Amino acid sequence: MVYRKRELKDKIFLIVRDGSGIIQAVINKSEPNIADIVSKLNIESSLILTGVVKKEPRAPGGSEIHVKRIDWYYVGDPFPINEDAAKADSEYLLDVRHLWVRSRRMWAVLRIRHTVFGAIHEFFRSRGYYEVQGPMFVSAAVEGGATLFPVKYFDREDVYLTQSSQFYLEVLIYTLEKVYTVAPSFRAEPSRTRRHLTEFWHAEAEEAWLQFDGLLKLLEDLITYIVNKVLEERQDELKLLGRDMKILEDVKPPFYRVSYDEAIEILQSKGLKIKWGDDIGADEERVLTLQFDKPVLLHHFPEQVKAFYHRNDPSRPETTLSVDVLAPEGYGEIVGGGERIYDYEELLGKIKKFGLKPEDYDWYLDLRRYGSVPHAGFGLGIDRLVMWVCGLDHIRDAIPFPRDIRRVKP
RNA sequence: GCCGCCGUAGCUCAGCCCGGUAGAGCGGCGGGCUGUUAACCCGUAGGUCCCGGGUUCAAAUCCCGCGGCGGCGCCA
Repeated sequence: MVYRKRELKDKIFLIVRDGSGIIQAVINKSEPNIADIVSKLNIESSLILTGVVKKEPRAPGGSEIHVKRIDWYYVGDPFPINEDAAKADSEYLLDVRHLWVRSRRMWAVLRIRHTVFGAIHEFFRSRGYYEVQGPMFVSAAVEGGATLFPVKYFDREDVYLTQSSQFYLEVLIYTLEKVYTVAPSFRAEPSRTRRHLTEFWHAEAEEAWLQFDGLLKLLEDLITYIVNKVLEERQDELKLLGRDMKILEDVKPPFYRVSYDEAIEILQSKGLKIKWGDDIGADEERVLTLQFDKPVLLHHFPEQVKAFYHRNDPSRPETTLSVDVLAPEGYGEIVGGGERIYDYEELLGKIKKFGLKPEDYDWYLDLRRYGSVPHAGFGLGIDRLVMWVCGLDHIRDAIPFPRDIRRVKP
């Protein structure tokens, strides 16, 4: 594909790209049969060319192709995206996302995203987790709060798109013990923020017998593994995105471990109006994570700010064995997880305490009724992780075809 | 649901306060140019000023509606 064309009196410089990157090609106008074709090509027109590669310090990248033959070409209309639009990071780029993915920037992000997805699978499989798949059509909410997308499912009206595979993973620990999944989740919250999508990629894991300290360790290892893999394989892409590599290189265990209590103290000392029992919102997260240069494991949230299935800490029952991983530099929450309630009576009590109907959770309660083991798990927002690793301003640029409150095209 | 901002050329935007003949850069087209690096220089075409209503002798400009964007809440 033609990336840039610069036509001079007796030469044409054509910067061409393929999936691997870009290189400059030179066409001499003393060969009119070639030059006449190249002269017609617009940005993003395509061609197959043959020539001799030579070292050339004057060329961008240090070498260039002296074109001897054009074997095939296709003249496209003038490409509708220019440098102004790209620089402005405009809404227009989302309208023409099917063309914008050709940009150097999206090229780099998508290659890093590929590495992140691969690293997740490698990590879990190397540690003996089984990959499983939950359904996308579901009949009840995982948690009370989040909103579900209703689906027209034949003549039924109680079917929705899943917002998490967690409950299904909890089912499968009794078969496979250690399970994970990489799947989309859907949230019908009318969120208009730089870190929300209505359809996002969710890496979730559940593990029998896993306890709180083990969970924290697991999260550190997983995130460290992913970041290292990206640093190993995607130096050029990170550089192209202008990412500060130092911050990624410093990602290694142990992460900062901050209890909810300590977080409240830090925030109060920074002058924020917050008291024990309040949820830690996006503004608070930002203040908090700007204090740290590594991911933060924020743990022991009060019972009332976390979903009903979180297990209360027996030594301090007003808090839960819960953890959020906050990405540094103000990026905020990328993981939510914790120990789950394994005791039948305790879970039933919590469901009632939260004003939920036990009959909506019949099979989930069965998991405790018919033999139960302590277990823990978490959900990782992969798009958010990619956003942080790449240093992007908006989650929409971390995924090729973002879905948000209004956008379902392209 | 709440708060703020914006709708003008293919794209990025100025003009709007203070109403009076529609502007620039990029892109397109034509020409020029000593190997260009987001090339550069000259010329040229290109407009339902989002749409609907109102005020006015007169509206891109003021008012109302409409649409879009950003942020918060919620969460990954």
